[in-house]
Amino acid sequence: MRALIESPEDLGRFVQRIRRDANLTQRQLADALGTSQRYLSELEAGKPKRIDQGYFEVLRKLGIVLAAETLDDGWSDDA
Amino acid sequence: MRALIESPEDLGRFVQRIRRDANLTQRQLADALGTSQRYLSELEAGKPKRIDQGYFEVLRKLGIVLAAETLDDGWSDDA
DNA sequence: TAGTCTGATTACCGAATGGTAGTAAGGGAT
DNA sequence: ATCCCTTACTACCATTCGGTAATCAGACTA
Repeated sequence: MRALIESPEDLGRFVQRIRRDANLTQRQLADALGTSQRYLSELEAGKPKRIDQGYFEVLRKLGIVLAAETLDDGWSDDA
Repeated sequence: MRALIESPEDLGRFVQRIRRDANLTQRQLADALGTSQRYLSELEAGKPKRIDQGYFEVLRKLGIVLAAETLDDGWSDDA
């Protein structure tokens, strides 16, 4: 599964889909990840989160990997 | 250009590389993006940032796109 | 040497996040 | 209707982020 992430909402929807596919409740997943049900609720809703080590822990444990790619139309200088 | 992002540091290095390839200083880029030089310094250093709309604005203006992918070895239950 | 530029870091402070704990809304089943 | 599960939401409060502005260390040049 793959999806472009262009907003907090995009990532939230992605996480929610993974969780539901795994048949887990927010509380179950929160406990397993060592976070809170509120955190997952807000994350899935697209509320701004801190991108720290724990954030990537959540993604990693869900089997989600983030990849950054250049569109080659941004600040390509080489004037 | 593409790189897996597994930590704040990974993303910081990626952004820094884009900026340097564009021959821009932190201050120049910060002004262009409407943020602060301190913000870029910390972002590139891998300090935890808020992942909000402005965060994706920075990435977008840099021509960076984030993609989420499943590794199919996380919580895939579908017993 | 002094001057300049870049990036990292600091203090101050307003704003936002995140934890716990509790609660309310909504749905499903008996 | 009542119970139960799930999720969204709240209050309280400690922690942390982000802006401005200033400063410091390092590199490089004349």
